[in-house]
Amino acid sequence: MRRTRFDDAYCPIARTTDLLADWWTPLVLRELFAGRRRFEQIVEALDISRAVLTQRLNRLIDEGIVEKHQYSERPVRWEYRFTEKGRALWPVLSAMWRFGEDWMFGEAPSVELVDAETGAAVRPLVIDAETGRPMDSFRSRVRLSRPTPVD
Amino acid sequence: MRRTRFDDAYCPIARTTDLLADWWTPLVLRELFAGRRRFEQIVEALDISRAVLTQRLNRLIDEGIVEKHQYSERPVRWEYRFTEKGRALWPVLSAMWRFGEDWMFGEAPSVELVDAETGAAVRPLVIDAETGRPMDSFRSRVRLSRPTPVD
DNA sequence: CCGAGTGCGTTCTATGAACGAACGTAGTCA
DNA sequence: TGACTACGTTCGTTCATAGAACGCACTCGG
Repeated sequence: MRRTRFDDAYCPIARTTDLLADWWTPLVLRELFAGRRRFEQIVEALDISRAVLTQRLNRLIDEGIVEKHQYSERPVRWEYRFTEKGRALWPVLSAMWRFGEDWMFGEAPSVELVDAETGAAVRPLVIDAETGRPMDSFRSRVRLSRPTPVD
Repeated sequence: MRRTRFDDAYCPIARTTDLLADWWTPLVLRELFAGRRRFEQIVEALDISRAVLTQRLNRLIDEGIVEKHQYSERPVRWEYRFTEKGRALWPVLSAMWRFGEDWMFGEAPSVELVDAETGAAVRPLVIDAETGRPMDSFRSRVRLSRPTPVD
């Protein structure tokens, strides 16, 4: 069966899930954030099936996350660049990085987040912009304002 | 073919992806964060296949995200509660909520994040804990310190 | 004591999706 | 001319998902 789509749900978490909570997509985004913009670079870095990468990139294009940009006339060559919307996913990937770093490792991970200029380590933290307090599942919660399931 | 596993990757994003970037898992977590702790409640709220919910909850138990807690002797009844590690996923879900809210909606979403006590709206923001600056894909980036692909 | 209801899964079948390898294509370079 | 590069597409096998039906232990009302 085809999987259930969440892209029309009335919940931001559901729509974001529909977009990036599938196999490979977050890692494709990681590669793009790491500066790899070409198809073959990503295939090589991730050891991903070309068919799957094609499908994922097309999905990201359809959603307005990346766009195809021609960087060579002859031969015709394209690279994939983030749109503004795509760059807005960086905080989400960052939060995933932080969780993984804090809870999924004993040893030190080999993928780090660093300041682009100084090279200093960066530690993502999710706060409430109103109060400045770190997000805490005891202090904040999901409220469903419509009775709709999923949505 | 079975899908490629990322749980032994040396990248925090990859390990977190392995954990929650699959179909349904983020929505199951959303329901748990919204206060639904029982199997039947989640089935009803999400309209999810029982088989899939069973598989997802068992995975979350194996990973130490939730634990099964008996709340009734006769009849034997269980509910699913977050561990400390599970509550640490709240910032990740929050960041997903914020992205969805900012970029995936024209109208207002029906799922909101509120302060548990005051009921005031909460706006998650991902910052660098060192500098206090919002995470920005121009100012920070992924650095791969080992040559390993994926990992 | 019987039959319906509840809560929580398991089993079953079909249909998709993912994987990996091979193939195609358009151009470059020696 | 033949090898190589960068990007995909096609194909067959295997796995996951959806949805419905079934199972089971217990409770409750009559």
